[in-house]
Amino acid sequence: MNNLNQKSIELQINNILKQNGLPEQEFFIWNSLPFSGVSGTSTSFFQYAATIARRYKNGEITLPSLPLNAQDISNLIVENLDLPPLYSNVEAAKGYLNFYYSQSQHYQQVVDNVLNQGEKFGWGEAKGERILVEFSQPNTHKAFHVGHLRNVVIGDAICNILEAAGYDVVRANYINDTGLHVIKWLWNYQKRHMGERPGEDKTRWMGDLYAEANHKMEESPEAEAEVRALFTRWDQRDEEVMALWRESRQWSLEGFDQIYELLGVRFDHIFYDHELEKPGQKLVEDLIQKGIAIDERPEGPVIIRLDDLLGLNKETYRVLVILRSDGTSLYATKDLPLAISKFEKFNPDRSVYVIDVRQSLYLQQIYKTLAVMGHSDWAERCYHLSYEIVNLPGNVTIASREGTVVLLEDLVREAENRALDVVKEKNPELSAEIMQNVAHMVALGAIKYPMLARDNNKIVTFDWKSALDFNGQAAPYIQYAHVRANSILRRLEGPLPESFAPQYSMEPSEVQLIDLISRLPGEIQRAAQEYKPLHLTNLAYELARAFNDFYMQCPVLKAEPEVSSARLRLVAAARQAIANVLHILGIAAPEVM
RNA sequence: GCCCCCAUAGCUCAGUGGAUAGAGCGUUGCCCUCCGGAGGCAAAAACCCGCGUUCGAGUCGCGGUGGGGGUACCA
Repeated sequence: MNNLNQKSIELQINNILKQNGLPEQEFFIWNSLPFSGVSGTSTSFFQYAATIARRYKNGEITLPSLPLNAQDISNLIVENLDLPPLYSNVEAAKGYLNFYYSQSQHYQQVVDNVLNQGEKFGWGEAKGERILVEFSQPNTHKAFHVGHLRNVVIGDAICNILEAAGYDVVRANYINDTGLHVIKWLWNYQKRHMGERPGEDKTRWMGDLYAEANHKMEESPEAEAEVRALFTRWDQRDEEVMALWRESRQWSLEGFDQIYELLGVRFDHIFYDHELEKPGQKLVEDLIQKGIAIDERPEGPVIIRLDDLLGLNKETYRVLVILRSDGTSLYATKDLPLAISKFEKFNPDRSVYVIDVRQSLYLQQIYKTLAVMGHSDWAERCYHLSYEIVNLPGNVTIASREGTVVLLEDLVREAENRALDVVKEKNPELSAEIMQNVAHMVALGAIKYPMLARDNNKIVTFDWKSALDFNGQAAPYIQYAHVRANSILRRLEGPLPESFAPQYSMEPSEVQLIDLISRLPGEIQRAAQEYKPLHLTNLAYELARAFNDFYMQCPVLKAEPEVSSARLRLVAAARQAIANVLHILGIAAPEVM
């Protein structure tokens, strides 16, 4: 919408330049005006002026009259420009051309657009491109802690963002239900817990037994041999081991379902480790046959010397181990068939891996191996969406082996208790059921927001105090703005006023709010392009702040009829924009709180 | 050794090569006869160092310093 107006201005500017014997500007960069309380669009003339000056100096052009600086050229434009109706004013200041919107036109354009599009306001046109996003990747037989949470929260938000931006998204999970960690768990269960079953909180119990397994292994020297032996029985599909594996695996899967439901996350397809183990081992044989992999068994493992294969002298991709010397499988054994399977099943234009930064080299090795195998087209479509880990205060790494974990269940329970206390205090007349509901929405928002509101490559430090602090720059603040907007609209009797162009002079806080609402579609595209939910947490917070400011300064229901009608529509648009951006971030927008 | 990431206010973080570097927490002082105070207003307070590229650098490049991570049979 604004692009059309900008294009028409660009045309005019170039016409004026041409008429004055000046070269045309090839491209324009438009930005929002950086002044608060006004809205408009602005383009810099420094770039252009500098180019002109350089070409003049080089004798490429002759200038019609001298001296001619950025300010002179800007003035020339301002004097000769025929402003489109959306704008009320244009000025040349400090090398910029600033176009101010006509408040009433801009208001109407933005607000009507939001209210017409409703829940789809901000959504982009379908791009006809499919993106598969793999995220979460939990290990069965292990705990689920706040470190894992960041992956799920980022992955889910990225899927929503890509969808909103216009992509066709496949949400994929990859559950690691085999491997050494599982065998350790089975070993411990057989030795110490045979016949026991998990309670209500299945994942915690599985994690406790896993941590215990690690401790016991450190204590007893014969344990490692026993675990090895068990792994071999597993590999030979020993029926007793398999039966126990199937049962215990199911406990973990049910626990994960509880967690995903709690978080409001869904998947379109789940890949399982065990389905890929045998194909992986077969693929390894294949790679040995083709001379890509080197079989060092039994003394060593099966490896791929990537740098040698690629003819690189400097160590870059190093060596990838794809099978243990005893023939049992590694991550890489299964990640290769997994990568292939994704393309065969879904043929995505992009295959995204949401995995923490520590696996960067490993993933580059996997992608390169795909290329070496002759699938360079697939390799090029793979993308590692890397993010930094969640640490505990003092830069302590969360480790499920050590048991230095903050479990998701504990975090959610604490946050819900805290939120419930606040709801009871703030809004005692709500029913118990609604209170519980609100507490849940607030708690989860508060937990998710900090995981999204810092850049992907920044370490998040988890501490209880700030996790349970609902004040300030946090999800509850944004949710509260939504509730306030909602409570105004609830008092409205009858339908929302019809669209119109208000003639009163708007307050700066109104103009600011309109401006921020209008940015949502662009920020969704940017967040999708850069894989950064951060852009949307920023906008969500700014929207909430602008709304609270507006709420403070501008009476809605008690204002003059024209003003009141205009503000009611603006409140409805703000509520919609806040709800939409929260929804994309995977955070609920409560009606009351 | 080689590779990657980080460094902005006391703390936690924003900051499309562009106009006066913004928030939250904490500190200090204010604002409910007013649509919900989980709110608002105000004050003090910052770009690790050096050299470059550029009309213009917190942002880009190179070199330091400090911290974190990765680097053949963990995941």
